[in-house]
Amino acid sequence: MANIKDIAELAGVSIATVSRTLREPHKVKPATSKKVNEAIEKLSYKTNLVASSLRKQKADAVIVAVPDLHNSFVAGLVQGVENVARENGIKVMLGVTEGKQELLDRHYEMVAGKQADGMIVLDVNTPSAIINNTSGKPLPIVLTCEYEAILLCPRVRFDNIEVAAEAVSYLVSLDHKNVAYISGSRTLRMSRDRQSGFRLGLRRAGLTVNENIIAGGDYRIETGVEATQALIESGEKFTAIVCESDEIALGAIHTLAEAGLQVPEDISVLGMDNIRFAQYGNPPLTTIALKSSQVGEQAMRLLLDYYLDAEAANREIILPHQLIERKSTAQLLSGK
Amino acid sequence: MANIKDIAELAGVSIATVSRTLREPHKVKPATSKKVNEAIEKLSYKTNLVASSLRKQKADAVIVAVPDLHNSFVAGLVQGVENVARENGIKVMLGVTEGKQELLDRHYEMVAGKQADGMIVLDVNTPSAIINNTSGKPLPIVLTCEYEAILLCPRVRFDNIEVAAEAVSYLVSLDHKNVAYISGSRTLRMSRDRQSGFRLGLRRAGLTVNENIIAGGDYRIETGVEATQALIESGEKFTAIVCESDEIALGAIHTLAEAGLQVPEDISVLGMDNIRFAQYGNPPLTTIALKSSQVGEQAMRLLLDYYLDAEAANREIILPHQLIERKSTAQLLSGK
DNA sequence: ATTAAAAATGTAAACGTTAACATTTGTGTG
DNA sequence: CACACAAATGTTAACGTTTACATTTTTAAT
Repeated sequence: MANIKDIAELAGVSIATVSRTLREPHKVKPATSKKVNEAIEKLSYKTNLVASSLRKQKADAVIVAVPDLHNSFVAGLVQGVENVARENGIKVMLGVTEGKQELLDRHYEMVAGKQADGMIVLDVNTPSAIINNTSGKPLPIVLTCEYEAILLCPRVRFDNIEVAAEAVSYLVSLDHKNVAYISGSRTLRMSRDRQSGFRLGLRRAGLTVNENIIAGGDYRIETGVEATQALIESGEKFTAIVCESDEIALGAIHTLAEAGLQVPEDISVLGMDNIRFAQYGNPPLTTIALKSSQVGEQAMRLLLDYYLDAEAANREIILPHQLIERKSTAQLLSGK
Repeated sequence: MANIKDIAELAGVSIATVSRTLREPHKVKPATSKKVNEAIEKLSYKTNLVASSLRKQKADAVIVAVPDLHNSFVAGLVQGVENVARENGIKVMLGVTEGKQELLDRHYEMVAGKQADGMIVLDVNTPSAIINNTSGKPLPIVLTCEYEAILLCPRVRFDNIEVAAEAVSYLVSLDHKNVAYISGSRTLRMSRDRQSGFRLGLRRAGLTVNENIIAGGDYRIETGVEATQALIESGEKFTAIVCESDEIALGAIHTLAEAGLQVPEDISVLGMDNIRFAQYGNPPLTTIALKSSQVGEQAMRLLLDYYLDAEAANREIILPHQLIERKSTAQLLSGK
């Protein structure tokens, strides 16, 4: 593989000139530029980015740490990061954590090891580096969705309390009074906030909370299936279900159908996320749209800000959400 | 940030000993090892991976190039690559191509630039580097799903012809004689092969092909919706639809339901991929399982083989597929 | 033609490792 | 207690860039 020295030799110039031709073309005479480019072409030279990184002390790469890619919310976020990264000539490395602290920390070593300039995290855990950070300066890490207020670092998330409260408020506007809830992973701050929002929404409407119709597990469709099963078996009365994800909601609808319950005639189901499948559900799913790609995009922008001014980037961005009415929710028939 | 020199100084040894303590611990006396590790701990030293890469001429990273991440087949493949990569201490970089040749080639520069040791591709296009490769030696690139027989490079894919032929054969066994087909992107070799398989399956059963009930576009659910609409409007007779992806199938079922057609009573629908949502469809989707994570895993293994013996890795792996019977297909009622 | 300033190019150090090779220290044997 | 040999450690040259600084060439003004 040809290196910069080979090009310099063939073009009859110094390596500095070759480097300049590539990085600061305006500083080199057109005639020289031409010679150099011909040599580059001839030897099909490609800059060794590793050497470049080492010298520049900058990798032009970020790592995005996520528990897995099966979830389309997660995939969307990664895609969002990639979009903005690419626009800015930055490469994206993928770090799968499986929800394990150890793997998350291992991924951070890439930024400690200068292989990446920063990290974007969507995970249950918080990198130890942030927790042990005594420098007083924020690290180049952006936390998404999950957050602890005390943490010194840029973050982007949704207003989870309001998201769930609005879900309830919408169902209440359809006269529902007995609203069940299926949460995602309760270990997540995000999930706890949504539960708070759920209770808040109920109280805002002057309704009491029936703890027996609050179920949950994680965000997968299987959870929707199992939790709904449990809900039905509980014998408690409920006419609507708020689900913390569309996957859960889809699982719920599936199980209700198997139990001979009609959605939305018998039970209204409301999801969150607005995944691509939501609108093609049977029935099409009413949901609160949470664009995960936007989270990724904003997180990446925040990281870009960080390089310009670490302090200025140390802030929280709260993204908008939006209720999308489809066919899985309906006015409660009187008498129910 | 502390470097190896700082550690050497603090521990009172040479930098070589520090490096050895990290890479070849058995070669250093326990007492020395202890001193070094204490120094590392104290200064919270982390190896600069960029410098390490430069010196070793190895990045311990691969890049996986895909059109996007919205598709769960694609996400599964990436996840598969990551699994095997992580087991082997290799990092994964993400390259989104948007189906553009230029972006694909740009991503290849990472391996040309030594920032990645190899590339795994799932895309419409083939990297120019492979096409222009006159070296006679295969490059560290693994092509997945798409393939051209002439190409000199490792590849992993499904037996697409057989996949579609079996889909047809299964429907024929349920007495269907008028089978429609909704393809994905016809620009893909994979899609063309599946179409061939579809025709082959029909001919094997002694049936003729009705070109008027072959539709398609891409692999998204929207295609299923639109193509099914067109199929219905065509007025042609068909009692079953073979879809090139589960997303298409889900879209088809959705549209059939809207048109008042029952699945599977009126029309049988068969998908491909076996995505997570398939079994929770309404009705649960009969499909041919194509595990994309396996494709990713095998592709990564092939790349690992490449480093051991480039020639030996230059082969094609064909992964198994499996028909999964659920509720979206049924015996054709006599008289239809 | 001379000269000052600007433009273009060159020289060489630095980025932080790894590993080949050289040297020192330790161990066991006759 | 030499001696051979093994084990442990040290020295130093890469790896391929970028960039501060030094030097040369060009340009324009007198």
